[in-house]
Amino acid sequence: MLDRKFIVENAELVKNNCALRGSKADVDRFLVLDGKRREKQADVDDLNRQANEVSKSIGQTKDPAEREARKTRGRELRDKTAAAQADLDAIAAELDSVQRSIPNLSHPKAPVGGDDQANLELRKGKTPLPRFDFKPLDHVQLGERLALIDFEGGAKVAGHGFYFLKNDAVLLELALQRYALDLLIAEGFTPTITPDLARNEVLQGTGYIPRGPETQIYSIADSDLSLVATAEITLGGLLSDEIVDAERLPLLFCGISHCYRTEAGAHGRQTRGLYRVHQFTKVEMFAFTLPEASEAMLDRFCDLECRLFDGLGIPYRVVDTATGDLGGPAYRKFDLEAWMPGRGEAGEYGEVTSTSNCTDYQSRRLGIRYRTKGEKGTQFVHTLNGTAIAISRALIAILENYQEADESVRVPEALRPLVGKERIVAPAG
RNA sequence: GGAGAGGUGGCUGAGUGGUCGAAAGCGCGGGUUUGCUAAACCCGUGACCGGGUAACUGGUCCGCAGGUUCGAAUCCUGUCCUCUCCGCCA
Repeated sequence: MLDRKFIVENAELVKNNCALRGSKADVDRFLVLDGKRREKQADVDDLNRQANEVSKSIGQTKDPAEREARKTRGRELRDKTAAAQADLDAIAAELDSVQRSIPNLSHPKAPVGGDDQANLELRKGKTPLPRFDFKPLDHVQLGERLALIDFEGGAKVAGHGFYFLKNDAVLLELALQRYALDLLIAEGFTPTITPDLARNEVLQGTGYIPRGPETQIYSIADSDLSLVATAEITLGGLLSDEIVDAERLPLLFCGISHCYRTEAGAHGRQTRGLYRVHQFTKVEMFAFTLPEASEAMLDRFCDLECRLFDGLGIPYRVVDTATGDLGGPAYRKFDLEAWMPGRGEAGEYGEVTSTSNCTDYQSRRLGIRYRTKGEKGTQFVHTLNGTAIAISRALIAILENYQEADESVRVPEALRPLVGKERIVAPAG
C-alpha cells in the first residue's frame, strides 16, 4: 500500500494514477476518513492522558477517601476513552481497507493503457523464430503422441486444469528447475524450496486476496492457510516484520514452489493445454533492495530471464506492461513472451515470465524495513519478484519450438546433460 | 497426539500490580586519551502515530487477540510460535 501521508499530500497524483490503472479506489473517501481519524485520535490521546494522570496519582495518594474519589474519576475517564477508541477503530478499519485498495504508483515510462493490448514491445531475444517445412503441432498433440502429458488422467483425479507429467516430461521439469537454479546460484541468489501453503495474512501482505469472490487462491478449510499462487508470497513473507541492516542489502533469494491458482473467471481464454492450469512448478526470483537500487534490480531480473530463455534457444520478446495491466503492487513490470508455434493460426507469443518492481508497496504491508548505520529511524525496503522459469509454460515453448517433422522433439542443448538425452521420441508400442 | 518451559529493545537478557518504554551487557553514534591502530574511560542511543520553525511535547507498543483493574511486561482466557521430554511416523 501507499504511505498514508503521501496519499494526503499528493491526492491528485494518486487519483490520476488510479485512473491510469483502471482502479476504482475511492481516494476522496480516503481523504475524508483520514481527517476524521486524526481528529478522533487527538480526542483519544487527550482522554488517555487525563486517565493516565489520574491513575498515577492514585498510587501516591494515602487518604482512603481520596483514593476512592479518584478511582471513580478514573473509571469515568476510562469509559469515555473506550467509547472514543471504538469510534476510532471503526474509522481506522475503513480507512485501512480503502488504503489497501489504492494501487502502487506507476513508473513514468510504463506505457499507458487499459489492458495488455497497450503493452509495449521493447526488444526480441537472440533466437530467431523457427521455420517449419511441415505443419507444426501444438504441445497438447505433442504431449499426447510422445506420452509426456496426461490431461485426461489429471482431470479424472482432480478435475479440469490438472495433468500428469510423464516419462521425459518429468526429466524435463527437473532439468528446467536445475538449469534455472544453476544460473541463479552463480548469480548470488540463495536457493530455497518454500512452503506451498501460507497464512492468509502473508498472502494479503504480498497483495493477494484469499476468499474474495474473484480470488485466484485456494483456501484450506477450517484454517487460515491458503495454497500459494507463487513463491513470491512465501519469499516476501519470509522477512515480514523484520528490520535488516542496510549493508546486508540487497538480499537475493530464489525459490522453488508449486503454484496453485483457481483461474476464476478465466474460462474461454487460452485454456488449452498447459497454458492456464491450476497447478504448476515455478522457480521464482525475489529481491529485497534499497529504494535507490530497485530500478537497476528490475533490469537485472529481466536480463536474467532473457539469459535463461536465450540459453534455452527459445524465441521471445520483452514487453513493458501497460498501466492498466500492472495489478496492485507493481510499479513497473516486464514480461517475456515466448514464441509458441502451435498457438493460434500460425503461432503466437504467450507470456512465460514476468518481473515486477513493487517498490515499497509490499514491504509497507509486510513491515520489512532497513536501518542505515548512523541514521535515525528506519525505512521500507523495496521488493522485486521475477519468474526465472514457470515450468508449464516453458514446456509449451520447448515442445513446440523444438519439434521435428517426425513428431520427435529435440532437447535444448543446455538441458541435454540434465535430461540425459538429445531427443524425445514416442515410446515403443 | 501427551507433559513441561519459554516468547521483553538491532542482539543477549533482568524485571510477578503503580514513578517501567523497561536494569545490565553487546552493538551503534559522539567525545577524552593516542605518533597510527587498538585498548581504556565518559556521554548518548528503540519503533510507530500526532502537535510544534525549533527546543520540546502527547499517545501507542514487552509474540498476537481479548479479559480483570483507577492502573498490566507483571494476574486471567484464547491463540500463534520456539525449545525439551514421551508417543506415533516418511
